[in-house]
Amino acid sequence: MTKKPTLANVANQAGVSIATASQVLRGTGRISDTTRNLVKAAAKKLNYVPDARAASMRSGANHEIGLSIHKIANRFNAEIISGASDLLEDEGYLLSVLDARDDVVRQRKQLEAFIRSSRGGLIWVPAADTPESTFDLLNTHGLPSVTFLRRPEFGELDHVGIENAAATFAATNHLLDLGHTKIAYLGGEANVDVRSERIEGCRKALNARGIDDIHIVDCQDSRSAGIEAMHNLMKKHPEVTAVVCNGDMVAIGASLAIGQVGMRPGREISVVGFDDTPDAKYATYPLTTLAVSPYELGRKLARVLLERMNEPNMPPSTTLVPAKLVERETTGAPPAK
Amino acid sequence: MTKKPTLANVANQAGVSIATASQVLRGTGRISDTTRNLVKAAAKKLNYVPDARAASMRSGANHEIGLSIHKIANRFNAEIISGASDLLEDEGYLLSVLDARDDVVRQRKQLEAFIRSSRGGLIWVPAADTPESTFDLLNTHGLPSVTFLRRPEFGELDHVGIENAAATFAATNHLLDLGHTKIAYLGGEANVDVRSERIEGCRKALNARGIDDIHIVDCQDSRSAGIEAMHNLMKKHPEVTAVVCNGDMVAIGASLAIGQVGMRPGREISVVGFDDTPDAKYATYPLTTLAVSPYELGRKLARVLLERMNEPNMPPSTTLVPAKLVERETTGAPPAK
DNA sequence: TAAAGGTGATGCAACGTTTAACCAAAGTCA
DNA sequence: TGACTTTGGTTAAACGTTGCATCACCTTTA
Repeated sequence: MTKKPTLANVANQAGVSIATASQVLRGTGRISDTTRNLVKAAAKKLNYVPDARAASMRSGANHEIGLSIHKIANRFNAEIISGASDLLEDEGYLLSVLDARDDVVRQRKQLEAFIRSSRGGLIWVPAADTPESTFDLLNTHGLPSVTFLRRPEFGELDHVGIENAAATFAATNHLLDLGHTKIAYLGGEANVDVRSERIEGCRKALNARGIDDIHIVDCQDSRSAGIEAMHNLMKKHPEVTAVVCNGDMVAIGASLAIGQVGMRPGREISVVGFDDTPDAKYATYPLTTLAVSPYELGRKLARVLLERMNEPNMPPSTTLVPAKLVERETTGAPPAK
Repeated sequence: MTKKPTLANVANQAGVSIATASQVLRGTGRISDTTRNLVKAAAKKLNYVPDARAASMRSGANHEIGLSIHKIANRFNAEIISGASDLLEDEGYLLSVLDARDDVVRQRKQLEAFIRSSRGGLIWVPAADTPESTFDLLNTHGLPSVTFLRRPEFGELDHVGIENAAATFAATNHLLDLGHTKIAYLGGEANVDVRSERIEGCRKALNARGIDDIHIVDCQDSRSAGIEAMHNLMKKHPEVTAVVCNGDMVAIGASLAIGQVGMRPGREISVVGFDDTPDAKYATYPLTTLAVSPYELGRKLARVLLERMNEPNMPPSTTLVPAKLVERETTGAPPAK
């Protein structure tokens, strides 16, 4: 529990000026081998670690990147974080993560904290119903930032997302090809555009076959919420034979609910998930789902942010990564009438 | 993309000195109502956010707390983080999270980054085989820190953990009471003392009944690793009728493996997990497991850290929270011989 | 009327870096 | 020899806060 050693201490110990010590440690300027060694030895001896706050204030650069995400306890999101973190680390940055738990005011506080500490850049997924003022905040302070998954409603920010509509379009066609006509969309919250895009994909596929009927059910992204929502759906709309879900957890929950009433997913009722989390494969009923590589998504995110940091005045870009259908056991032909 | 507004700008706008602006915004000193309002208006108008780096350098306090954990994609850990984060937030702190992915050198870098930015405090679970030098680092820089889950091998740090031995002792007794005698321990890595303590608990229970035979199998904390390890175990030691697992994921994997060879967990072979993650309840075979409240664990962690920050010279403390057995369907009497 | 006390605001140094500007000494070259 | 470059290093000014010491002014009181 000593006091933190400072650059002045190192310089003192080595018998040189502070500036010289700084140059040695940063590898800049012209320094003779002898003094270089002197300083390095002193630094090691004192266990010197530079103060990032001071360095970043003076230099104007900050090698810490902030990330605020709506949910941390989720394999998919965790993989995204790993991908982004790995790439950023290679470039000498550090990614620190905040769990917004889909709470607008919590996230607002988090973003303010990032601004206060002048993070080098920001990666975030806007919580549902994020007000315009939050986007303004970011613009006012000129912090390079990239959103992902949920497209920002206001402001001009870089964005990385998933080809949502194309994915659910494919999934719905798969169901139509199998012979389903009564299809429901399960999960997600109103006003989240990821979900709107996905529903749009379903609609487009249905319309192309002359169907314009689709039931939409809100529910949270968890297994238990999925179970409950599916039970309700089966009670109120027994005619539905296939559901497209907003996420794997909901889909797994829905499958379980189907099982609980003595039917089997993929036989009486088909289920499609989204994300292909590791859970999907090992669920009680192995899940047909839309797979995207979260790790690669994370890396892309990091790359977009770094570009933005290098080139603050580029026009905002939008990058979409594809999702592809992987068929497992929860989809099949509907029962013959 | 403007330039970040500074306190000087606010003072200027309000027509007062920098010192006055600072006092108003921090609520210190004696200020007349008129100037107070003037300054506040100016701050709001400019969208002013103070620079935490400068503030923290000058004041010596830092309201950002760092957390480094071996795995983020895990409901149990995520709940711990939520608990700690909530309590710290109430006290005006912010918790930023780093995923160490159980890599000693990655974690070392992360801790150094925390030191560089002089975080107000540190919560971390040491990666397996953390060398003494890492603990030294923390001591040299006098950063208040608390470890959890894995007890530090060196150094004198506060610690919050689980009553591991008592928990597995109870679980093993449960299995013994059901009539099992050939018991294996599945999961975890050597040199992680959480695991050693848990194995010790099993041993103690076995020894008390005159048994000193227990198979120990290493494997990572994931479903797929659990599946593989269990298949191997059944092949090499078909006499085993019960396994105690190092975590729920391994236990769920083990249950699946048992199912895959045509047996049923809780009938031919019993399985006990650890943690009681939400998955445990909804697994294909609802899991008997040892439950601890991760959210409460997180809160306790935060409290311990705050105490340490207030009272840097207290002797290091150790706090243990209990785990209790919840019986579901994966345990039962062994098949009659 | 002079000393004392209260109020509200300000000036200045400091926190630990980085970096541009500068400089002394030594080497190079015509 | 004198001018010019190179080498190796130092000085000092920032970066945006905070908090101590100070001060001008006004009111009270002996």
